[in-house]
Amino acid sequence: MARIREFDTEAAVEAAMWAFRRTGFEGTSIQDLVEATGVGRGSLYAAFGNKEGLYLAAVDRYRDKYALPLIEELRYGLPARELIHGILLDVVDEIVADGSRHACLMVSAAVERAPHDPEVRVRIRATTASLEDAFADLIGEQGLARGRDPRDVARFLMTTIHGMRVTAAITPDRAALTAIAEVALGCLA
Amino acid sequence: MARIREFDTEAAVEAAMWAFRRTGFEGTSIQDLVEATGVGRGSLYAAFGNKEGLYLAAVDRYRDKYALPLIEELRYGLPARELIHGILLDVVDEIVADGSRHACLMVSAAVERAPHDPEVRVRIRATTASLEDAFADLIGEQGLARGRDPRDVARFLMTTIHGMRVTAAITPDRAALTAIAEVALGCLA
DNA sequence: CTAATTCTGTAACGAACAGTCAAGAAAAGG
DNA sequence: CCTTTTCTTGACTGTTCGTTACAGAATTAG
Repeated sequence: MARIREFDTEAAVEAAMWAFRRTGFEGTSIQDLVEATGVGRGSLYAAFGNKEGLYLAAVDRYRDKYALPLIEELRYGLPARELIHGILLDVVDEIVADGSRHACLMVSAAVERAPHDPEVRVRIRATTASLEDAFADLIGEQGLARGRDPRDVARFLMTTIHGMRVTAAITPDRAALTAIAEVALGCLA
Repeated sequence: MARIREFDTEAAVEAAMWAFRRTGFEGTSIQDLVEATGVGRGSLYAAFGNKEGLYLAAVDRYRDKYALPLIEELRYGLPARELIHGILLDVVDEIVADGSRHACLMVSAAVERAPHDPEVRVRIRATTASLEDAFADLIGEQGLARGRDPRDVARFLMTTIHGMRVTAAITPDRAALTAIAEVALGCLA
């Protein structure tokens, strides 16, 4: 019935995601996004409404790509302590492999945008809550909470992961991050 | 010999500090800073050179006002476990009392500016390292490390504090933050 | 008082900002 | 073929950005 869209929406959001992660919401201009995605200004506005719309799409994509698989992994992995250990080390790997000092988009969005944008806030909150649920279920089922509320331990783990992202923005050192993960794991039974 | 400066430099930096904490580096315009400090554009540039100069002054002030006293407290407080417990709860108090969802300037600077500005990086790194030193000394002296390297435990504590700031940006809930602090404290002997 | 110096306030700079719009190009229905 | 619909392109909007320049006010030295 009409002309088909030339650019790949997914690919554009992916590119925008990296741009926002690198320079934040305020620090990324529409021109930057045009260059990063290879999509014209007009098309960008037609597809996403405005800068915030594209940002929200990027945050959603980050959730789908990184958080949801993690939740799945937590749901079916049974040796819980080893699983959580592996997840923390994976975070370290990801940070070190990436090389750039930029925090993940979740942390960046939480710090920069969540206080100002309710849409961002509700998304970050939902993703964090889902991850906490997954951690809490696993910890509760296998009695790793040492008498504490599994939800509190789950929150603690999420805080540790967030904190490691911040620490990595300052010094992305593998040994230090690994040691931090090991100490945190000591809080589990 | 010449006209004396009319505005209070300290007060101006203090005001700029709050502005930067609220809206970040990129999100705070010179006009915002003029309004926040009550100092004219020209005077601001004469005193601090440019936007980055004022930002660095704000980061320095944050360090002097919040990090240095903490380091002093760690140096002379002997019941280490209770001291650290109190410090973590103080962080919670500060976050909750503040009410605003904004992360502290250290975390904000680490996430937003440290990857792009070497001057910011070196400052945040130095402050974090000093705090780690203070924690590590205390933990080492009093054998709270449970056989681990006291430095690793200190790094872990810093990461926990950073993480709590991020968590607070999403949900500044006293009960949740307190519980997180308690779990983290479980890593000490 | 005058001269020298340094601050303050404001106007102005070019560049970059987010967002709009109209005209052309491409696809599908008839 | 032509019409209709939608996407793309690029120029353009007015505004705001960080920074500079300059005139005038305030202070001190001589």
